[in-house]
Parts: sequence; C-alpha cells; structure tokens
Amino acid sequence: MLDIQFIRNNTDLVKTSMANKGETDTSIVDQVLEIDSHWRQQVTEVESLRQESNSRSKEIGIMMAQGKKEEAQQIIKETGEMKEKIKDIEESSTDLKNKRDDLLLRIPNVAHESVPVGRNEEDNKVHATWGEPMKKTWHLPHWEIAEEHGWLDFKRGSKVAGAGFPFYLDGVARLQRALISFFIDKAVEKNYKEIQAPFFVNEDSARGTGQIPDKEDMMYVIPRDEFFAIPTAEVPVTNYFRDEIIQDNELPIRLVCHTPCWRREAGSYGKHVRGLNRLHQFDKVELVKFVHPDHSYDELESLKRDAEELLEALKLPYRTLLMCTGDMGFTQTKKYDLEVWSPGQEQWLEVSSCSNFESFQARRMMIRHRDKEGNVSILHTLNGSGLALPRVVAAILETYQHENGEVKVPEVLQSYFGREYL
RNA sequence: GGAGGGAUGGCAGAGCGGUCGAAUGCGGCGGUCUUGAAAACCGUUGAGGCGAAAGUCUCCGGGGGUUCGAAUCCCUCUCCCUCCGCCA
Repeated sequence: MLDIQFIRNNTDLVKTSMANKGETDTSIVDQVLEIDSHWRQQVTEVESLRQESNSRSKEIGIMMAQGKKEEAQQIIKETGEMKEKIKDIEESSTDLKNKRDDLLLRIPNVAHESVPVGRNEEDNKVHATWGEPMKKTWHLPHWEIAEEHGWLDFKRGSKVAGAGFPFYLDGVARLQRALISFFIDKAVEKNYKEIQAPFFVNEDSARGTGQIPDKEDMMYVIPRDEFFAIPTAEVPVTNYFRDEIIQDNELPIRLVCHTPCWRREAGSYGKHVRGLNRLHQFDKVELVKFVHPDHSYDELESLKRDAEELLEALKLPYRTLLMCTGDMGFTQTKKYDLEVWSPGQEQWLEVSSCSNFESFQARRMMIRHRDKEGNVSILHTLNGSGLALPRVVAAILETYQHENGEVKVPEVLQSYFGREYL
C-alpha cells in the first residue's frame, strides 16, 4: 500500500509508474483522491461537532458536582441532538475511508528509477552472468535421470495427493536435506538469524504481505479454520513484526527461514511444468530483511549477492536479470531474478527472486522503526529466495551427470551429504 | 474439550461512570555535578488521523451496546494464565 500523502503529492508519478507496470487504466488514482478529499471534509466536520459535544459534556459533570441539576438537564438535551448528527456524518465518513483504503490496496508500488521500463520478460536486462552454460551432449533432463535411479515418484505423488506433489527418494531426498542445511548455514554465516515459522497463516497476515487481494488464487485455503497455506516463508516471516515498532539500533534485522511452499499454480500445464520445474508443493529457504529506509537498496544488492554466492558455491552457471517494470509485479520497487542453467532442458530456470518493497508491505503491516530522537516511521522490507530447492536439484542432476548415468554431489555439499555420488 | 482468572504506555503496575491519554516505579533521552564514569538531582519521554499552523479528534486486546459522558457498566470475539481431560 502506498502512502496516501505520497499519492496526493506525486499523482502523476504514481500514474506513470502504474502504466509502466502494465496497468492501462489509472483512473483508480483519481478515484482515490476524490474520495479522500471528500473524506477529509467530513472528518473535519465530525471533529468540530465532537469537540463541542465533549466540552458541553464536561460542563455537565461540573454542574452535577455543584448540584445545578436543572441547568444540566438543559445541556443534556442539546448534546443528545448533536449525538445524532455526529452518528450520521461519521457513518458516511467511515464508509468513505473504507472505500478509499480498498482502492488504495489496488494501486501497485512505484518502481525505482533504476528499473528499466518495459512491457514483458523480453525487456528484462541481463545484469550478470556466471559460469559457462553447459552444452547438452549425453545429458538427460532431470526427470529421466531421476527415474533411472528411482529418485522421484510422481505417479504415487498423484495418487496420494495430486499432480505436482511428488515423492522424493533416496539420493534426491538426501540431496534436498543437504541443500537446506547448506543454504541455512551460509545465511547464518552472513548474519541472518535462523527462524522456523508457521506453515499456515491467518487472513491478516496474507493481506499484510499483499497476497490478498492481489494474488488470492495462488494460495491453498483451509476454510474450516480460516487458514491459508503459505505460498512462501515471506508471508509468516515478514508478518513476524506486524504492528510493531523496532528501535533503530536493532536494524537491520535479517532472517533466514526454511519452509515448504504451497502454490495452486492454477492454469499452468504442459511442457514447462514437467518434472520439478513447477510444483504445488516445494521447499525453499527464504531470506527476509527489515531495514532502515536509507539502506534498502544497498541491502537489496547484498541480498542478491548472498543468493548468487550459493549458486557459485555449487558451481552452477547462472544469470541474474534485472526485471523491467512490466515483468516486476505489484508489490516490488525493484527485483532481480536468478536463473540457473539446465543443460538437460537447455533452458534457464528461475531459482531466486530478490525484491525491495520499500515501505509498501511495511505500511500495510504497520512495521515501524524509531530513531534516536524518538521519531517513528515506516521501515523497509526485502526478501529473496536463498534458494528454491526443486529447480536447484534439477540443475544439479543435469549438470553433475556423468555419461554413465552417475550423478556427483557438488563438492560443497559432500560434507553434508556424506558421500561423493548421489 | 470442561472449569476458573486475566488483557492498561518500552517494561512493571495504579486507576469512585465526569479536568484520565491515564498515578507511581523502572527503562530511554536531555541537562547539572564530575578529569571521565557511577551515584544523586532537575527536566523530558505512547501511537495515529485531519490541519500551513494554532489546534483538534481518536486509541487503555478486537468488535458491538448502555449513558449527556466509559479505561471504569453490559454483550461478544480473540489471545494469555491456572486446574482437569486428551495427546507427539
């Protein structure tokens, strides 16, 4: 959610940014401002009425104390009438405020000036590349090599849960466990605090991080108990500090959290969802930061590096994309995607997305910080995957594959894995 | 799941239905004193909305109600604590 004052003062910027993100109809901004000014009028009106009524009521108290009952009765009659009036106007003003805030939630975040303007993924900028994408020779796609070894069971996954809920076995199960430990350990080395979070959240939390109302359909819902299955650890971990004020000397706060992630992925079928490319449930290690507004872009760069270094340690060639305005999403001001090379499929697979939200999420969640002078203001939040498991597993199965079908364990993982081959 | 108790500012903890946005203590910040620090003393210190400002309004877990007036009374929800039951 953007600051209403910011929208008042930067109306054109908000509209332009909205258009750059691909929203053709920007009239919602004008609607918000119109309702807002109407609301402010009514607030002023209610307040002056209430002021009068408050001071009259105080007089009553004094008169009662002095025993002037008849005079008090007269004022009681007057304030009674005012009360009716206040109730009327107040009703319509809270109505306006709700309407305004509903619309406000539908205005996307403003992109940072360093973000390239563009329509879709073709306009993203390659920000960095690392390693040489391996040519496909004998390399099998991961689902084939995994089948040969009995490492993945999609069939039984479908039987037991449904498509997109595979079983992992033996070498791959062990590999995932090793990766999770490795990712968390690396993050802890870089001063992220390890945290384990609830896998279900309530509606307030889902709204806080912006899954509601924008991306409701991505989540699984447990209606009886009014829970949402988390689509990413971002949701519970960012909401950890909801409605709190953090002292400046405690910032930045960096957290690392491993969770399963559930995504409905409605409407995506076909080739690009084969194997581990796209699942309804997958594991991910997530990095989340709460930072002082002055430092959020530095923190974004270091966040991105933290994720990149994981791929470098695994010796998996990757590229980093700076996402353009049109491909960026509703809540971010700037976003990098990390894509790992999949030699068996000869394509790039997204394994991390590192974003700065500035105050957009924190404002919804009322996460604030207090400086030394005691001033309170909204802080900035960021998050990035470090990393999403299945596609990293896919890349390892394909990249570390020998011609004889053996798959080697990446060197940095061997101490976690306990042996040299899967 | 059953029975009872509770929720007040960063923390602890007061608060007859009327000048209570809230005593007091601790903590924080500023100052005096000191070579420096501690101690002591003085001052200051919740959040939010509207407003250029003066100011004003709202908030004592959430929501609703009674009343001219609610932190204080009533209803309801949530959460926490104690006891019983169940349980990895």
